[in-house]
Amino acid sequence: MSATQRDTAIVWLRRDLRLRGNPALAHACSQHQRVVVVFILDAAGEGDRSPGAASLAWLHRSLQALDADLRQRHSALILRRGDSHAQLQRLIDDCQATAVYWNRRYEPAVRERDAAIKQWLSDIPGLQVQSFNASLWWEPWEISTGQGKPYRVFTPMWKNMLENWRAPRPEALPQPFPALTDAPASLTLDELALRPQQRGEPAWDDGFFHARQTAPYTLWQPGEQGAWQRLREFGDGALHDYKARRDVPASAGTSMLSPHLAWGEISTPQLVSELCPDGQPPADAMINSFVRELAWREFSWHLLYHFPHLPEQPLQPKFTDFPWREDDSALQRWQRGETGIPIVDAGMRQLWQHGWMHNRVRMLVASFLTKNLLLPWQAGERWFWDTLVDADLANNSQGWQWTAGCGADAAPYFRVFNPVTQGQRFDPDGDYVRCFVPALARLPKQYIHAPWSASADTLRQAGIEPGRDYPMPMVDLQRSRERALQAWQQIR
DNA sequence: TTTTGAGTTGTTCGA
DNA sequence: GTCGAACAACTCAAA
Repeated sequence: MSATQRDTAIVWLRRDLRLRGNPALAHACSQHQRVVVVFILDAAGEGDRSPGAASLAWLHRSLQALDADLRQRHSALILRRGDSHAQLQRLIDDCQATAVYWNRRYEPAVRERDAAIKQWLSDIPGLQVQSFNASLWWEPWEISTGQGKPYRVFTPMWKNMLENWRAPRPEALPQPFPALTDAPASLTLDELALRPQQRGEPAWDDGFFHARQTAPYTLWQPGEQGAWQRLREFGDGALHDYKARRDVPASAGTSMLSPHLAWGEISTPQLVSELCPDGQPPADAMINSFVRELAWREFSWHLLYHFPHLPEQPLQPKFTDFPWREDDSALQRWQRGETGIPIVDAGMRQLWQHGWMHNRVRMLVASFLTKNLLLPWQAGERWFWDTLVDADLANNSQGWQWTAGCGADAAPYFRVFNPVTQGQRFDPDGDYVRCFVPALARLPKQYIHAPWSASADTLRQAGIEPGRDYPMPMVDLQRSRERALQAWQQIR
C-alpha cells in the first residue's frame, strides 16, 4: 500500500502506557504516515477482572501523563469507552484506518476477547492487524522444561534463563514522532470517571499522590517519566544494597517500580536492557538479585498463561478441599488493619493510605490471613486487587497462592510466619509500625511488635489503653499456628 | 523408565 | 544470646 495522507494506523494501548520500547507504536510509526493512539476503557472486556479502585486512580494520572507526552509531540491520546471491538470498529471508520496494532496481554479473559477481535478485524479487506510483545522478556511459549512442559518451579526456569541469556532490545522512541492532524473524536479524561471524585466518592486517593505521604516513602509519579525517574533513583541508591535492604520495610529499599510495571509505563525488557547493558547475565550480585525478581514476574505470567484458573483455583488440586473458614467480621478486621498484631496492621494501613505495601509485609499479612485466621487466600487476593495501585493479575494470584501454600513451589507446610519474630527481625526499631500505627508510636521498641507483652505501667506511659487506642490481638498466635498445621494435616 | 537431587522469603526447641 | 536440628512428604526437573 502506498503511503498516502490517508495511510492511518491505530495503536490500541492497554497496559503499555508508554512511548519508548513500545513495539506496536514503533511499528506503526515506521510504517504509516498517520498514527492514532487510543485507549479504550472497557470494563466488561476484562471479564470479572476490571481494574480495582486504586488501579483506576493510578490509571487516571498515567493517561494524563501519556496525553501530555503525546501533546508535546503534536499528537494526542484518543479516549473512548465501551466494548473494545465496537469502539475500534468506529474508530477505524472515523479515521479511515488501514492498520490496527496492539501489544499482547495474557489475562485469560483478555486473551479470549483479543483473539475474537483479531479474527473480526482480520476479515476487513485492506486492514492490517498485528499484535506484538511489549511486556515479557520471554513469551510463555518460548521457554519450557526438558519435557516441553511449562515450569512449575522457579529455580530451574531461572537457571534456563541464565544459560540461554536473552538480551532484550527495546525499540527507540519513534523519531520524528508523527504529528496527529484531524484528530478523531475523544472523550475527556474526566468523562472516563476513573478518579473517586468523579464518581461522587470522597477523594480517598489523595494520600496516594499528594497529602500525608509518610516518610520514608516518597511521592508516586504515575507515567512514563515518573517510571524512569523512579528507576534512576533506585539505580543510584537502594539497588546497591538491594539484597539486604529490600527486606526492611522502613527503609524503602525496594525499587517501587511495581505500579509502573503493572501499567506498562516501563517494561521488564527495558529494565533488563538498562541493568545488563553488555548483553550478559549480571555479574554484580545486587543487580543479579533484582533481575531475578523480574524473572519472578515472568514466572507468574507464564503460570497464568498456562494455568488460566490461577486467580480462582489452587494450583495444587488437593487444596480444593482445604477447610477454609468463613468469617466476615474477621476478614473486615484484617482489611481495616485492626487485628491487634502491629506489623500486620501497619501493612494493611499502608495499603489503604498509599495503595501499596512493602513486599515483605505483603507476605506477613497474607500468611496471617491464610494461616492464623484460616481465611481463603482468594478473599485476600480480591482485597489486594481492589486496593493496590500495582494490582497485576498474575503476580497477585501467584503471590497469594504461594503464601497460602497451594501454589507453584515447594512451600514446606510448616512455613507459618510469626509476625512478632518477623517484626523484630525486619523492623527492629519499630519504625515501620510507628509510621503507620501512630497509636503505638510512644511504645518502647522491645514491646512495639507485641504490645500485649508490655506491663500496664508501660502501656499507660505510652498513652495506650488496650482495646481503646489499639485492639487486643484477635487470635492467639501460637494456637492459631497449631490450628493451621492441623488443617494442613487434613488434606495431606 | 527409574533414580536422584532439590525446592525464595520459617519457627521452635533444646543444648 | 547463639546455633543446629527437627519439622513430612511430595512434586518437579533433569540425568
